[in-house]
Amino acid sequence: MIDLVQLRREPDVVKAAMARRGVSSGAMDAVLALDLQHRGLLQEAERLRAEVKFLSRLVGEARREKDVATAEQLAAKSRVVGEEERQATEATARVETLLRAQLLALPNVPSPDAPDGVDEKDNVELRRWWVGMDEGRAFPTYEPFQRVAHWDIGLELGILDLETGAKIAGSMFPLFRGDGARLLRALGSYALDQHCDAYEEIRPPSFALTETMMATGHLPKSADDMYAIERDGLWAIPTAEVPLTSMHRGQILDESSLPIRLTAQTACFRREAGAAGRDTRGLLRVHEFDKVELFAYCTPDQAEAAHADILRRAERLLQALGLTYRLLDLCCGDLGTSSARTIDLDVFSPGVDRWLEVSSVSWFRDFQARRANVRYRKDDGTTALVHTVNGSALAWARIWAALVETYRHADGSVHLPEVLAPYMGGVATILPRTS
RNA sequence: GGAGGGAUGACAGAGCGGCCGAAUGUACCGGUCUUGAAAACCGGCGUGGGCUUGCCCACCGUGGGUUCAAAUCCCACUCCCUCCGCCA
Repeated sequence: MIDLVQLRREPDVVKAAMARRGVSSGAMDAVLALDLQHRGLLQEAERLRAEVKFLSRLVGEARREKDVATAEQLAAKSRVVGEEERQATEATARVETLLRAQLLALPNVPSPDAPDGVDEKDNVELRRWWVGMDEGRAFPTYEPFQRVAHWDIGLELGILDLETGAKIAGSMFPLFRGDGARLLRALGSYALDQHCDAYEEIRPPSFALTETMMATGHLPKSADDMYAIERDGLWAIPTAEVPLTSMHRGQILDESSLPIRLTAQTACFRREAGAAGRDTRGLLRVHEFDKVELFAYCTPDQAEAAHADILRRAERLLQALGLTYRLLDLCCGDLGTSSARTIDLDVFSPGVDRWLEVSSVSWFRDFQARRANVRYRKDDGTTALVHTVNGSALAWARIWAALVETYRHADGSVHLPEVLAPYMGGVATILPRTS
């Protein structure tokens, strides 16, 4: 949620910034008009309520002095004022509901650093990395045997069974098996072990209440993108960001406890409504995938460093896995609802010959904290909203795809990166199944 | 799923229609005393909102209701504890 007080104070500044992400000033004018109306009604309602309280006190005093006539007279008057008060309060609540709904629908104000642009075509590539780049080696040329799509490799090696996944839960629910399943487990364990030096490991619930989804900004906007369990009022989480943001919801944190850094691996569920058809083969886009998330609650001063640390850790993992990747600075038009600034990491997957998004490292400023009401107490005793930052490190389904394609050899086997060896129980190469 | 008990400030815990944003204790902050500390004593000590910055309003698990007036009475729900049932 954006800062209403700021919008009130400097509407032109906020409108200009929001225009960069394609939000018309009309939406904000509507909010400002409702705000003005709301405050007018609120004053009236509070004035009436104060009067009721005052009269009620007098009723009590009259009763105590056994002055029944005066008490009755005052009570009657209070009844009349009370009726006015009830109507004024109802009117105030109606406007407040409208105001809040419009405010919740507004996306975050983009950071001045975020590049201009209207969609993904305008994202700015910051840099690329590949094995040997530092020694001056050119961008890799991939061999013909690496130009095989992961769904074919998966079938050939018996490590990815999309057909059976579809039989169980429908298409885009992958089923990994054998060393393929183990590889997935290895990736998650390796990453968590890398992060737990500075980030507390969390295993949160996979489902969340509506208010939890509101806190991150996934609701009300993205209801169609998520799985809902209506009977129980629950939503399947699309990312660990959801539960982690609500861990300290409604709390006032000690400044000395910040930054609070958390990491969690969870299943992530996405309906991907409207995405059927293109770009959905194999593991390119799936309804359920595992992902390790890095998250931090911090002061505004700490946010930049916290954001940079998450980005650094995601990059370090990609480098350790020896995968080619690029960094994209998302333009204002392509920014997620809640984000002020986002850097995407795309891994290059040679078999499908395309860049796959495997991480999104975002800085939300106080947008989520305002929704989730997470504050911290400063030295001078005052409170302020925290900043939240998070990023994936990493989303494993697509990493899995890029890995088996990148590390496929001429004989069809897949040689795994060294760092995974301790997690693969000695399996360094995945061979075609003979049995 | 069934029966019973509970939810009040950082914590413990009183209040059970009006003078209650809330006693008391602990913790915390400031002061007096002291060479210093402890003890003792004194003072302070929740969050948010509105505007005429001094006042007003809201919040005692959540939502509704009764009443001139609700932390207090009534209803529903949520969560926690105990017991039974079921179950990894």
